[in-house]
Amino acid sequence: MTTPADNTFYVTTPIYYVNDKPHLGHVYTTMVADVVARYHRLRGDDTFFLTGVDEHAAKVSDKAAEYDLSPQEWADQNAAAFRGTFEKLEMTNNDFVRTSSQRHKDKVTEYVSALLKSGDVYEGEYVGWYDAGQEEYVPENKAKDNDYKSEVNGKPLVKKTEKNYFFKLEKYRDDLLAFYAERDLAGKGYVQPEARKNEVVNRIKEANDIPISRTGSGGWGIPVPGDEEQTIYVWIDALFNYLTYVDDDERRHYWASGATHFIAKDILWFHAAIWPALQMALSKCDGYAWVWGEGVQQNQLVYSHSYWVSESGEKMSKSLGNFLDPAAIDNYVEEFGLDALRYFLATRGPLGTTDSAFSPDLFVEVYNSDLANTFGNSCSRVSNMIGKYFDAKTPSRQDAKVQGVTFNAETQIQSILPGSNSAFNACNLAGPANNALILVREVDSYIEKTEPFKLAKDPEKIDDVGAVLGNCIEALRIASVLLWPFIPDKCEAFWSRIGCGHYAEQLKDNGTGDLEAWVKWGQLKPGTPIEKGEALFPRYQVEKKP
RNA sequence: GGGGGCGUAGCUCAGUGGUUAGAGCACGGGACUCAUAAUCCCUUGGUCGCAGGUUCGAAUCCUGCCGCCCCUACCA
Repeated sequence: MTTPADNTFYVTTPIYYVNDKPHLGHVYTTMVADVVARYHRLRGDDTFFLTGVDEHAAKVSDKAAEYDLSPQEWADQNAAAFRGTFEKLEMTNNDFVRTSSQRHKDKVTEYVSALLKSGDVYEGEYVGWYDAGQEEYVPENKAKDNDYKSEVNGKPLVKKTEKNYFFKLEKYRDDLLAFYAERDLAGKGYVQPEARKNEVVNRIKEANDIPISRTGSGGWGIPVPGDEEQTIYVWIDALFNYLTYVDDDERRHYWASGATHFIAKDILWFHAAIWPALQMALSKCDGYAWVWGEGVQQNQLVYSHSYWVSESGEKMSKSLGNFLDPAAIDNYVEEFGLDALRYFLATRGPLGTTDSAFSPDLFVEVYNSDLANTFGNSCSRVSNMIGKYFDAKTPSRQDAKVQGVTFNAETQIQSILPGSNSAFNACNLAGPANNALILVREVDSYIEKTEPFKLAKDPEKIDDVGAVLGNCIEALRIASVLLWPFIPDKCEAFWSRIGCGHYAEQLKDNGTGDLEAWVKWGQLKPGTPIEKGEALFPRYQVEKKP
């Protein structure tokens, strides 16, 4: 597990379909990317985090027509909704993709022109089952399931032939398989988690050329260069967003470092096969060799997470009415705070190959045990004792061993950091968060063993009390640094209370921190004022059910 | 139909060939009072979906079955 050698980090989310309303699925992927982006900024990496919306599809212009709006007006409205949601959730994306932007359209046109010239995109014929009523093609299996009749109006489907532009995916089978093998050999699979890879590899072996243009988009979309009748298929248009928004002199180094693409499992094929093949093809065109450079080949990866499902295990969907919509998400933020939502989603979410149930009970349980009772409470009790016994100033600390008890946290920290680093590189978020909590639990355990609140009653032992509390506040400071990617607002509040406001100052506006220096033992200077303040995470009282 | 994945304590999950399978939460007992009725210590709890096989040894590898899920050319 290597990090980009040049300390540059580029992370993306899919661009979200603009006809949708932002829901838990969108929020989850974006939040995961945000936690990872924040971690990289914290450790000082030059980080670029990209999210946005996909606007080009015939259904977008159809929907716009329903509301008597132009496609652009409709897209503007919904793009604003996504942007607003992400801003409210304090996502730290460095830019926001809109595929209807001139920048994107110009670049995609350039890329496709180059591909046309190279011969990897050619004119061909697409044959498929066409539903005239719906004006769309029906996949073979679906057509068969419905006895080759329209699912909607029951009329027979028509075998229709259409002129389309095709991408020579088949030609790249071997290159893709070789690429996968190389990455496996290097110990950093292109597709993660590992379990997702096999299905892709098998499918690549049988991959055929794919149509990358459509007709009948009603002028909404990016025309195929030199053939205004045809529109570039939205998926191809969309994939290129990862490139179009960093294809300039200031940002190209992000691309070169190899992107980390967070996606949900349903869109794996596009990212795992079509996307790298497009990059390979484009890199053979004049002036585009950098698109498939060494850093890209070594570090670009696709992380495919699973779904949030309802408590009973069903897929969340509008039709089932178990959908966590923007209002429901707002309610959680209102009740528990944004950090609580971030923490829960990041540490209990479906990052692996299994779906996770979104359970309100579990949410409360995790909030109370991890955030209120552990981190929040420990901060309170330590700063309270410092306030009581040391006039709210950091006591000076002499020794790790007080009253015959050795404080383990100091040595633990040295082992936690490398573990957390490799966990983040493997896109494991639960591990690093838990590591920080282990540190906090160690503080609580240490307090029980040394009983500073008892020692404080004997004036002769005040130095020992100082040593104990000095150890505690220092360990909590380090824990808060480790927790910042997950619960940034509360950590920043804590920092301002313990004289570490400069951390927040440095990280503000997507600035970078210095993780390694900040987690070194002994940064808090004796005499620094400590403020107890309100509870960081007030315990949530569960109503007792009869 | 084809391809792939998942199934570990009541709950959420670690654990991919090697000593008596782990953590957090929940439950039970005890301690403490600095703290958000918070904390700490100890205990309880699993035929690792089921059945075979490979191996000195399997939750871990192979086969079959059961359950759930993903993909299989146009809604990211």
